[in-house]
Order: sequence, then structure tokens, then C-alpha cells
Amino acid sequence: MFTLNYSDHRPLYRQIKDHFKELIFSGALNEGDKVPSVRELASMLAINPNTIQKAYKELEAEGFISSVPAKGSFVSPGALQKDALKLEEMKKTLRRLIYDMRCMGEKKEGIIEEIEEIFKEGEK
Amino acid sequence: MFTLNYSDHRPLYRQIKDHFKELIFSGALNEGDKVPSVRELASMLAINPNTIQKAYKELEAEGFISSVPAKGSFVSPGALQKDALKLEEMKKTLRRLIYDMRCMGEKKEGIIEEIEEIFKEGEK
Amino acid sequence: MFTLNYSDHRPLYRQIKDHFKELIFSGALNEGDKVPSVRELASMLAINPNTIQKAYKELEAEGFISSVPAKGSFVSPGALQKDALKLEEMKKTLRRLIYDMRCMGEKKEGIIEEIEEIFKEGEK
Amino acid sequence: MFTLNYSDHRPLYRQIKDHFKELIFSGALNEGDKVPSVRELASMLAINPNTIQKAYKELEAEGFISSVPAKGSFVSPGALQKDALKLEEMKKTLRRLIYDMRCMGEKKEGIIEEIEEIFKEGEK
DNA sequence: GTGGTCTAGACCACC
DNA sequence: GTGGTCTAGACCACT
Repeated sequence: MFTLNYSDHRPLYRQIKDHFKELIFSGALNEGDKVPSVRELASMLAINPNTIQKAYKELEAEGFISSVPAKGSFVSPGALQKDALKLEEMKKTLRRLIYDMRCMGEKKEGIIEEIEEIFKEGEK
Repeated sequence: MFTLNYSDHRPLYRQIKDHFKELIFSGALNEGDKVPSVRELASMLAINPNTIQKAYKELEAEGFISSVPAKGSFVSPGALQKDALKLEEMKKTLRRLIYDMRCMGEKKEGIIEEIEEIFKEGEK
Repeated sequence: MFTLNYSDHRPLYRQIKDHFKELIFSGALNEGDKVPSVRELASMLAINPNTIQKAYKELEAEGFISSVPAKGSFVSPGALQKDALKLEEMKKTLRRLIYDMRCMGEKKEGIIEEIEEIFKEGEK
Repeated sequence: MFTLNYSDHRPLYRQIKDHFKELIFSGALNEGDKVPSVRELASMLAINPNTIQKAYKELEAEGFISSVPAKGSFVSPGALQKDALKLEEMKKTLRRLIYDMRCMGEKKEGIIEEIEEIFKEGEK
């Protein structure tokens, strides 16, 4: 399904989270689709099941998947729908945030540097 | 106290809000200090009192000032104290936001462009 | 098709929305079935088309129907399929909500009272 | 500070989360206050630090505390402010949720039973 | 010292 | 089999 990148600065569970978000946004995963079980994916990626558990729990908390004990985890109904609307809202939030950081003396260069770093993390 | 900039893209109430935040963060205004009354500031800046009202209301909602009926508005106790924490939190929020926008296919360049624009707005 | 209840506390568009949901959940309406056009239903119920429009728009936003311009509105494919998952999710949301309200000092009796009221509203 | 209840059906990390929420809502903890470190609280409660970590992370995700690596965890600025407004909003969400569950065939008795259970969990 | 991540392995309830 | 919780212990980066 995908590969982990150990030279990526993001922790493993974040890589997993982000990957599933991409799969959902891209349409590769649709609402209601089953995602691999915690143990299954753990053995596929050769990591500890707890790490998958952590990723799945956060995805659930953010409304992307829904885990049903003894049944499995599934892409949430409404996961896609919600986030089509969300990009514009996120931009607005970003704008407000940057405004406020600027008020507090934060310089443009510092912010851009931070952003560059985030994008570097997933490259190599 | 300060001057409005009509060639700034920010609406007047935002300029006023941002200016007070800067005064508080820079230490020019301390906790407990009285800020000008709505009418007073409105006549100083030669603008409509409603505009000041809107700015003050949002400053209060964000915890920077507190209005005491029949007495005036004052810089909130704790407005400064919480700053270090607030900036940390804002950076974390920023990081999460950028991560998510990246997952949704937003490119680095688009985000940086947006930020450059925000910083331009207040310059001239 | 159905009748509106003017002594019901719910606004008309909510009654229409709820009714369509019931029809879908009960199996009376299947995926792909055409629902009456806005004007058609409006004249059947002798109410303003805007009311129907509002109900349909929300049903579409929630993924129950989808409108095809110049063709009409249809029950969404997957509307039923996702039900089991949706109910599970709603129960989880309910549980989290009640937990939080409890933390905030809300008493059991107040919550149950609220629920009793909701169920009364649709009866008569 | 407080005691865990092993006959409570809630997992330990939930008890810890709920307890901190109560402390914040009741005013016992104010914005900016430091909360015990992960290890400190773990030894106080005689449980594994990972369990505290889990509780703190969720509290942070929900905006109640803010954890700064190498510094400690603090009650978020805005934690209180946000939640005074929230109770009314939660009631609205509850109402909408119950409406929808009713549409899907869920009976009043089932819902009330669920709520009774939640409140039972923390009693003994 | 702080928070954060990860592992290995245990146990539970549910179906 | 499934998800969920908890423990014990390791390591990291940061201050």
C-alpha cells in the first residue's frame, strides 16, 4: 500500500495519518471503504501495532475514519464532503493566524522558514 | 495615539485591533491600563464610533481588553502573561494547518505567496 | 406522499427533510429513485417552493440526494449503504457529547428532559 | 490531587481527561497554570507515564491544555472562554443529533438507556 | 528535567 | 478475528 520513510522527520504515525488523508482527498479511498486492520497494516509496514493504533485514533478524532470495535475501521461518511469545503476555510484561518503572529512581532522570514521546513520533511 | 492608513487593504477596525495588540505586546500598554473610550477614540481618528466598537468587541472576545460598564475599557490582566504560551500555540496551530493543506494538495508556493501578500498589506 | 403537520414545532423544511430521511432509511425510497421536483412537491403540499428548495439543499449537503441539473433530484447511491456506519458514528458522537456535558456540570435529568421534548415534538 | 477509580468503567486516561476538564470548568485551574508533568503525575497516581501522555495529548487536541516540549504543559489561554460559549452549542448539536437518530429508527428508550449508562460509569 | 515517539508484549470485550 | 487499554522500558531532542 505504501512505504514509510525513516529519513523523514515526521514521526511514523504522522506519515500514516497524512498518507490516509491524501488517499481520501485524492479519491483513492471512498466513504465507507474498509481500511486495513491495525494488526494487518502493522505487519505490512513491519512496525508495532500501537503506532498504527495511534494514527487511526487521531484520524478518527479528526473525522476521517470511523473505527468500530470487533468490525474494523472505515472511511467516514462525510469525510470527503467535509473537506472540500474546508480548504477555503483553512485559508481564512491561515490568514487570521498570520495577521496575529505579525502583531506579536513575528517576522515574515521566520514564518516562511517554518513552512519551508514542513515541506522539506516529506521530500527525501 | 496612531494614524489610520486608508491605502492599507485591511479594514479600519482591523487596523485598530492590530494596533492595540502591537501596543500590548510591545509593552507600551500594560495590564490594567485604561484605553480611550469608544467615543473619544472615534473623534480622535475622525471615524464612526461603530468602527471602534467593533474593534473593541473583538479585542474583548480575544481576551486582550475587558470593558467595565460605566467605567471604560482596560487592558486585561494576563494579556501579557499569556503571550509566550500564545505564540507557541499559534506556531503549533500554523504547523498543523500547513500539514493539512499539504495533504490536500496545496503547494508550498501558493501558501508562501499568500503570506507575502499579508505582510505587504500593512506596509505602505 | 405525505402531509405536513402545522402543530408540529419543527419548521416545515425540517419536517420535509426528516420525512425523506425516514423514507430512505425505511427502504421506501431506494438508491437512484427520483424524488419529486421542487415545484411538483411544493404544489402537492401547497407551500412555497423555497421551503422545498431549502429542504432539498440540506439533504444534498448531507449526502442523501443529489441534484442533476435539468433532470431532477435522486436518492444518492450509497445513501443506504452508509447507514449502519452512520448510526454507529452518531452513537459515538452522542457518547462524547454527553461525556463533555457531564464534565461541564450538566445533570442527567436535564439532558433526558431535553430528549423527551424532542420526541414529543413529532408526535401529535 | 485526585484518585483513580478502578471500578469505573471509563479507561484511566479518560478519567484523567475528564478530571482536568472539571478542574478547568470549575475554575480550580486557570489559563496559563502549569499542570503536573507527565512523569510527576504518573508517579503520583502510580500508573504508567504513557497513560498520562495519552490523556494530555487528547486534552491538547481538544484545546484545553498546551504542551511545550522541555517546558511542561499549561492550561490553554482561551480554554475557559471557549467553553462558556460551548454549552449552548453542545445542546444544539445534541438536539440535531437526536433528531437524526430518530429519523433512522432509533427509539427514545435506547437513547435514554445509553445516557443512563454513561452517568452510571463514574458513580461507584 | 521536559514532552514525544516507538516497541514488545499483555489483557479485555466483542463478534 | 477486531479495536482498545495499559505497562515497562527504551531513546530522542530540547532547556
